[in-house]
Amino acid sequence: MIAVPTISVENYLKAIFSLQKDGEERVKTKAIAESLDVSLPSVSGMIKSLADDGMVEYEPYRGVRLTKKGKKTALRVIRNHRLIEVFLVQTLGYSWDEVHNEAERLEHAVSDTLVARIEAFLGFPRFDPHGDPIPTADGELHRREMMTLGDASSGMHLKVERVLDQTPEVLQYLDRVGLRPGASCRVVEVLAFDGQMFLDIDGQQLPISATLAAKLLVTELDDDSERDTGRDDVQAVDRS
Amino acid sequence: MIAVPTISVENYLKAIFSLQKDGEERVKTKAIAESLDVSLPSVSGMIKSLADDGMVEYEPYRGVRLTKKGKKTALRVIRNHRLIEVFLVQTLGYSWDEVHNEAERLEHAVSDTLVARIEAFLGFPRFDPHGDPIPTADGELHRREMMTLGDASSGMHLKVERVLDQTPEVLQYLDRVGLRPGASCRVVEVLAFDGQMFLDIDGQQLPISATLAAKLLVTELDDDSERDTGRDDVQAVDRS
DNA sequence: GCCTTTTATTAGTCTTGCCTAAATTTCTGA
DNA sequence: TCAGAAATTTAGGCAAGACTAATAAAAGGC
Repeated sequence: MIAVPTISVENYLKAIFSLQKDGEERVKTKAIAESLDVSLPSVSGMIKSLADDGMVEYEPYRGVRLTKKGKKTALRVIRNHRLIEVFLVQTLGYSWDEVHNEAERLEHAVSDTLVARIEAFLGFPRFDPHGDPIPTADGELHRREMMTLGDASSGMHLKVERVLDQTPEVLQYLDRVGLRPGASCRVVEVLAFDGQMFLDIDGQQLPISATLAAKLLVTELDDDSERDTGRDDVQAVDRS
Repeated sequence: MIAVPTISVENYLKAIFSLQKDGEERVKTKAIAESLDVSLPSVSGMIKSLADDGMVEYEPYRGVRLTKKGKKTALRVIRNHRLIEVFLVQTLGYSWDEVHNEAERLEHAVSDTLVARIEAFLGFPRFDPHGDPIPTADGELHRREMMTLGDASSGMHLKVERVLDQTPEVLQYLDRVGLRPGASCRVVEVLAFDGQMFLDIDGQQLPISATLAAKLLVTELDDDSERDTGRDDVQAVDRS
């Protein structure tokens, strides 16, 4: 009897994976509960069963860490999610603010075979519509160090690489003002007391709150030349 | 709180729908149990909860009948299933014996919006790869009267319209001998004592058991002319 | 028409995954 | 250091959907 992970289990593993911070060893129960909008006891209970299945290492009151097996499962689900998002945008004409919920359900229903065929059909994209990297079939996730827009300072010439937010309102706004992965901009000014920023994007002046700036990952461009950063396979959403 | 049907509920409704025979008023508990490979008490229990939800009319010991609401839900799931099958074959290059299990999981995970977009993307197909008709978004299922191959007699010139079997072995065999929806053949001989048939298909002589013949739905062709039966939108699987 | 077989239901249990309330451990700040 | 706050776990329930065993109803054979 090979036990296939349930939808619930897959969602817990996915949440734990994305809640891992670079510096921190373990993920807290509370963070998982908030991320999945379930109660703390629900998380405690699930953690125990994940530990029994060898998906996480768990020391009571100290948080959890994914095992190799748990990480592999989490990455499979994330891979499914991101490839489905690319498919929906690229093939079926979804806009990038519509795909998250759809992918959230489909990611648990697709077979490895189907995802591999979708991946080939799409030409092996490396990033999803939000700029998130797509794990490979054997669980490799290529991550690059990037700063947030909030960390940038006046005068910097930047390229938007990734958006760390899936809410339709935020995505629609970013799309409207042109801050999609692949877009470039320049920091005109940063207000020291509240982090409010002013960008120049395609000649337009644009105010950006510190909150929003924290959700945009960017890289610095050399002077005015647009360096190739290997992001040309990201297809911007065209809804003109 | 709007309650979305669970996967289990959707599968029960789908099973009940497909078990309805033309003549018979109600579907038997036993038939549902066998179809879904669950125990009889499981069916009894689920039937009660379906009746509470207004999905079926139920009189103990007499079987069930779908209500309008139940039928609508069943047709939505069947529509999802069949459009997904066409998509997998047409767009991703699946063969018709591979699609059933994949569609069986996806049918519960797709939104109405997604299915509508897939339908448009495929050019509004009317039949799935097995020749099964695809219900419309508003729950219309266009069904035509057809005979089974087993009911045909010697000399008849026939067109294969639909295959009532989803097992890979059967489908692979039918594909190999060319008995796909859209194919035409002639009945050479029928053995009275066991129903064994001999077909002429593209000049080849082919024996077909009565069991297999019962699974093929056919229409009669006038003489040697291939009449248009509106089935030209069925795309045969090409795996040469 | 009765008796056996088949079909269906009821009764009671199990597992999963959620909940609230209560108890416990850890953290934090004076 | 130690009290209160915050985080976590334990205890105990609930609902869905499956199961087996036992009971009841319907159908078929003589």
